[in-house]
Amino acid sequence: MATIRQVADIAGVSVATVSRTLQQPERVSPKTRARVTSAIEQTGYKPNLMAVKFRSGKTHSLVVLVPTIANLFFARVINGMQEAAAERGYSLLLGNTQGNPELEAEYVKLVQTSQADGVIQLRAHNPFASMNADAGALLPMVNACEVLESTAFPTVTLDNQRAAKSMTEYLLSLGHTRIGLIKGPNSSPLTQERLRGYQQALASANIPFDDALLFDGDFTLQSGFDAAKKMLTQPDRPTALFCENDETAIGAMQALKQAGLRIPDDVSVAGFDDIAFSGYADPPLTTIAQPAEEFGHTAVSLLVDVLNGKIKKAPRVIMPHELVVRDSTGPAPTTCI
Amino acid sequence: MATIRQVADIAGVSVATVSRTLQQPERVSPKTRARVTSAIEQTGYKPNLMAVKFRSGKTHSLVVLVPTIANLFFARVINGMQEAAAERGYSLLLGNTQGNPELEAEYVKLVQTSQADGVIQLRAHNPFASMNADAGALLPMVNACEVLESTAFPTVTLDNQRAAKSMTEYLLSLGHTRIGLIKGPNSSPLTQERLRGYQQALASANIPFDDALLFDGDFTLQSGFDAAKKMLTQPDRPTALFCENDETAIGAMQALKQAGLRIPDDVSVAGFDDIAFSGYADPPLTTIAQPAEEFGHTAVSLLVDVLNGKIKKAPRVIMPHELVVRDSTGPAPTTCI
DNA sequence: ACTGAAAATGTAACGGATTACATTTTACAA
DNA sequence: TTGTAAAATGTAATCCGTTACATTTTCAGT
Repeated sequence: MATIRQVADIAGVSVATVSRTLQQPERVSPKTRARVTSAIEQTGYKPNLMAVKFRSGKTHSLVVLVPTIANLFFARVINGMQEAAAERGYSLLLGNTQGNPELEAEYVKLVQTSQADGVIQLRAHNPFASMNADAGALLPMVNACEVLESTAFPTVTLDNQRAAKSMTEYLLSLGHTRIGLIKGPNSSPLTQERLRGYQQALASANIPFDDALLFDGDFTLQSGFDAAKKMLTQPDRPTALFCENDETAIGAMQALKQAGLRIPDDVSVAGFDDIAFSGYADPPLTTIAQPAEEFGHTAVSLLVDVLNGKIKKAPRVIMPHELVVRDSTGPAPTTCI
Repeated sequence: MATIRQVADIAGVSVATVSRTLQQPERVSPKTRARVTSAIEQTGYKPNLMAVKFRSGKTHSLVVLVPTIANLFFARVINGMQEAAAERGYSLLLGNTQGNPELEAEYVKLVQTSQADGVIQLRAHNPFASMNADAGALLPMVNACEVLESTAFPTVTLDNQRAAKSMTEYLLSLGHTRIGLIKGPNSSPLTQERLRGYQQALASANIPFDDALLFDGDFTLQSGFDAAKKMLTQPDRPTALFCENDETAIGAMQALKQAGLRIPDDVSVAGFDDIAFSGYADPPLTTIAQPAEEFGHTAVSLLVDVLNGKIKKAPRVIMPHELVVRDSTGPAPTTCI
């Protein structure tokens, strides 16, 4: 690969002139500029951006910490980040953490070792275990999607509590009074927020909270399937099932259908996220739509602002959500089965 | 951030000693080593890896060109790459190309500008348009999943033709003679290979090929839905539908069910990829399973070998596939509807 | 205590691009 | 033609860690 020096030699100028031809062409006379340009073409010279980055101290790379990209909601968010990053001249370094704090720390180290400018966290598994207390405070990081109450970082999130509340209210409005909830992993703040929304809605409707209606899940299809199976073995089975994400809901529907139940006639099922598959589920899934790509855009935009020192206080951006009613929810059956 | 020189000053040694303490501790006396280590801790010194990479000329980053990560098969492949890359000390730079050759070229440029060591392409959209002819031949690149016959790059792929053939044979063995095929994008070599396998199986069974049975798709849920709708308007409708990926199949099933058809009683549907959702579709989808994570592992492993000069000839690794029979396929109906 | 080899440590060049500052060239006015 | 400011170009320092080579220290053997 040609270097700036070779180009300079061929053009018969100094390296400074070559650099200026590229950076501020108006500062170079047209004649020289032509010679340099020709030399650049001749050699196929491309500036070694490692050198540029090294010298400038800016890598223009952002680390994205994500538990797994085999999750369609995250995939959409990352697509959004990708777009926004590309627009701003940044690349994305993908850090699949599998929820493993050690791997997380490994990726955070990329920033500490000047290999990346900042970090975006998609799931706040345990953000503080992953970094030295001292470095933590200064780390250029934003939290997206899942947010610990305590973080001092800019965040972009949903009002998960309100969203879960409105879904629960919707189910209540259909006449359901026993509403099962399939949770996400308990370690996730998001799970707690959605649970709180669910409880709030029940409380407002004066329906006592029954924790026999709570089922553990981990946002996977399988866990939804398992949770629904478990639910079916219980006496006084719920007439509606609110799942904290769509994968879980789709897994649950499968288990319910296998058991011979009709959706929504016998049981209503609702999800959260509105992934593409939800519209093609059988029946199409009622869910909460989130602007996933926008999450990505906003997160990148916030982080870049932090990097450019445009942000003093850590803002908290709340993205809008929308209740998408499809066919998986319906009026509560008049007689309990 | 502390530099090696600051550490050296604090420890009262030269920068070389600090470097050696980190790289080859046995070459430094225990006493000095202790002083240096303490200075490192004191300052929280971490080597600036941009400097290291710049000097070594190795970035230990790999670019992954992927049309979209919102595709579960790709997501699994990328997860696999991630693992393999991490094991070998590499990071992944995600390049979402949206099938856009310009964006593709943009990412390939990362290698040409020494920001990445190599490229893995997941969809051979048009690999040669994206790079200068001269640079192309030397580019450290591997092709995964989709492969142009002509490439001179190491590849890891499936025998798509054989896989499609065996799926078609399986459908034939169920008594289907009119088998529809929902294709992927025509630009994709993979589409052609699978089509060829389909044709081959028909030919072996002495069934004339009818291109009214071919439907265009683009690997999305929506395109499967649309293709199936279109199919339904045709006279002499097929009794089986082979879709070139699972998303398409799931979309198609939705359209068929909406039209009142029962699967597999009225129409059999088969997919390709075996994404997680396929097992939870209604009915669970018959498909071809691919070792997605292994694709990722192998691709990274090949690329790293190329980078280390361990590979002379471009190998072509064929991964195994498996016919997964579930409930979406069954015997051909005796009377056509 | 002295020699010599081995061990420990230091010095400085290097990688490629940028840029402050220095120098040369150009162009125009007097 | 000369002087001068502006424009063009060049020189060399800089970013930070690595490492070949140079120098100093240590220590066993005598």
